[in-house]
Amino acid sequence: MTLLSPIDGLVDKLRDQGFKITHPRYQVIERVADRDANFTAEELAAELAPVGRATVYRTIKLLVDQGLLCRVVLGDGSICYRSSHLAHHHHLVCLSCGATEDVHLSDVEAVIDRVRGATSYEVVSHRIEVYGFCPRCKGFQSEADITHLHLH
Amino acid sequence: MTLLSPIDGLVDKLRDQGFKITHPRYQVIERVADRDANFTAEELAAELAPVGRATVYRTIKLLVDQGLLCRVVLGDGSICYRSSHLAHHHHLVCLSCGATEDVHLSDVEAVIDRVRGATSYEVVSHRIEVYGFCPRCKGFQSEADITHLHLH
DNA sequence: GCAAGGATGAGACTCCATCTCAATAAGTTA
DNA sequence: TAACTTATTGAGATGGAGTCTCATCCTTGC
Repeated sequence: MTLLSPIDGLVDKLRDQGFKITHPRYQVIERVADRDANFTAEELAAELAPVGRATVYRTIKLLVDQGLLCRVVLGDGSICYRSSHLAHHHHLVCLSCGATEDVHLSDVEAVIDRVRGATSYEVVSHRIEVYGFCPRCKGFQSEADITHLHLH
Repeated sequence: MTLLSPIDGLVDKLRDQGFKITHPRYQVIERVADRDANFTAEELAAELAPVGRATVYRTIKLLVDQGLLCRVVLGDGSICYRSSHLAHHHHLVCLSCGATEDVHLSDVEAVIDRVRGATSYEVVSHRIEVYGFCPRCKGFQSEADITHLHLH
């Protein structure tokens, strides 16, 4: 609060874009900026209880649009968020507990470029989620959990 | 109906696994098997009107579990389905009209293998969606559409 | 055929997210 | 500092997607 925190950067960036920094908005940013685990919109709304749900959802969307948060698609298709470190990266997602980690797939760009050359689509982006079991969940998964994973 | 259609293979496969081939179930399979475009669960339920919504959803899940359909995550996070050709592949998704195409990213496996070696996770699967604009939508997208694409 | 048990379907329900709109507060200007 | 403009808020309604319940029905194996 006294010295420059990473939050200040975000706040300034938003203000520069003409967004007002209201109390509720600030609270959301504060909660989200320093967080290393992922979280759902609903969790965040519950934590910030006095702040309206609609506002939490709106602010999350704002932060995603600004690239300060990124959406993660879990194995079951549900959505959660992670604070983004802005560099392009992808996610490693635990199928059991839902934990996430960032992963840098350095060679992927080359692969995507090859798609760009081979298709009539104008390729602008991509999303990659790598699924597995985190160190703590490894060894606990049942066969059944794995059999219906056709994440083509 | 008379000669062996691709549907028969699917039906047999399901029957072998102990699933009953009921009329509603057969209708869903029929509608889904020969389709080359993607579709949402709700669309399918509407088309097969007399078949109950719950049954359509249940059957879709069954077919996904069996690897006969695959889920596609569109740019906005919504879900649709495509008939799977069983070989592992990924999707090219139009951000404008939502059209999809299969794409085979042959080198991706090597990249994922590198993740496998570098992480403490037990990697079992991955999902890749490549986003862009299809030939028909190319040139129509506004800048605004592209600016909030942070699909890390 | 018949019996057994999986499958169906109408409708209620849950969950997530967005919308509405009157009230509020941030930032700006004087 | 006060007034003003306009974006933002929040309670609650609404929408959409998917699941659940449970009595009834139908496939399948015998």
